[in-house]
Order: sequence, then structure tokens, then C-alpha cells
Amino acid sequence: MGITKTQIFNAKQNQLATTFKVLAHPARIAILEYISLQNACICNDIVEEIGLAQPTISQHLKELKSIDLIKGEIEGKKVCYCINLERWKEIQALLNTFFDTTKINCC
Amino acid sequence: MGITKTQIFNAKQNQLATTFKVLAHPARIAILEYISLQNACICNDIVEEIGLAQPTISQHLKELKSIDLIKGEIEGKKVCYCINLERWKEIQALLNTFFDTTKINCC
DNA sequence: ATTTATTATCGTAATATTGCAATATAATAA
DNA sequence: TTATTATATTGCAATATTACGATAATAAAT
Repeated sequence: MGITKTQIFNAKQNQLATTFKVLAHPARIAILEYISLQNACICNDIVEEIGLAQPTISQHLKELKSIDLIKGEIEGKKVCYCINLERWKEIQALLNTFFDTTKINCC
Repeated sequence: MGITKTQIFNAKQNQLATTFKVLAHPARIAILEYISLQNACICNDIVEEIGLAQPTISQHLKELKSIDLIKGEIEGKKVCYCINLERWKEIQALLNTFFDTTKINCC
């Protein structure tokens, strides 16, 4: 079906899954790495750097923005994308909580 | 197209994305949480617990196994699934390395 | 041997994702 | 105003994912 039955899971499970899903594409990983490499704000050097078409990059940026992982500041006709460091740490903590609380073994 | 251009990304980026993708479904989060809650090995109580059809759960378990996050031990006609703790920690470390090295801000 | 129980696999329908060309939007430059 | 440049949105084709019924495979129980 392609449709996830989110109703049968709790909010935390869905939130975790959504967060993981945003990170589940190499282009989005590459974009985040590239943004963080630049000491200054970058814009659509991303398109040239990554090697995907501009609309595709724009779409990936939108998904990263959807969980506030990055923020875009308009500078004239360019847009400067930066990692939202506060949210970044928040998400890292969220994932670590999941990994720390979900690991009791049995066998 | 639905097809990811993995060739244009490096191995680490693809590995990270694949790892995130396995975790990017609430059913798989729920399965991991449920397995970890049981002090003893569990089997297909998972099907009853989660509320998805047996083939669906089986498919999700296969995906979790694909990155060695869980291991299944055959016990007669039942199969006991456990978290692969060693791999679990490995993946947590992998994700933390990503989060720690990718966070320099610019704006 | 036959049944029963547990799990895996196959096939398939419905929906989602990826990627891009075409186009729209917005801001500066000429 | 009319380009030009940078980014976003739309529409669509190709592929992937999710979910499940049907069925196969395996092992214990009768």
C-alpha cells in the first residue's frame, strides 16, 4: 500500500520515525555535511557541489527544514542555509535517548 | 523517479542514509522497543502486540536484520528475536559521530 | 502420516519518494 | 522597464515502500 499506519503507533514512535526518515537519504546527509563544512553561509553552491538538479536540491532542503534541522535566511536573491544548532542537539539527544532506553538484551 | 542516485555519494553517506532508513518506520521503532521491554526472548507476540499482519511484521523484522540490528534464534517452531547489542552500540556511535562532526554553524 | 502452529516468501494493490523539466516567483542589475 | 540570477513550485515518470492475502516451509504434536 505504501501508506504507513501511523494511527496504531504512539506520538513518540511516529516522531522518531519521521526524524529518521528525513535523514534517510544520502543527498540530505551530503547537504548537511556540506553546509557544516563551510565556515560562512552557503547558498546554492549546494546544487553544484552535490550534482543533482536544482529542483531536487530545493526539495531536499524543504524536507530538512520540515523538522527545523536547517534554517534559510534570505539575502537578496540568494538564500543562506545553516544548521539549526539548537534543534540539531535536540535531535541528537532524542536519538540517544532512544538508543539508551532501547537496548536491554535477552538471548 | 523513486530511485536514489547512490553513485554520486560516498560510502559513508550511503551507509548513514541506509541506517537511518531502516529506523524510519514507526513499526520498526515499536518492534525494537517491544523486544527490549521483554526480559526474556520474545517471538511472535510481536504480531499481536503491534497490530499489523504477520507478513508485514516479518518484512519489518527482515529489514531490521538487514543491518544486523536484531538477530533471530530458532527455537523449535518459534523464532526468538533479540537486539544485537554490539551492533546497536556501533550504530549509536556511528550516528553520534555524524552529529558531532556535522554541526559547525555559520549564521 | 496428518494435523497444527509458527514464521517466511510471493504476488499484488495502494501510496510514497526521487528526480527533473518546465514554469513561477522574487530580487537585483542594466 | 526589461533582463538576469537565484530559488521555489508544479507536474509527471520511474521506482520504492507498505501492507496483506495466499501460500510455502518447517517443526512439533497427535
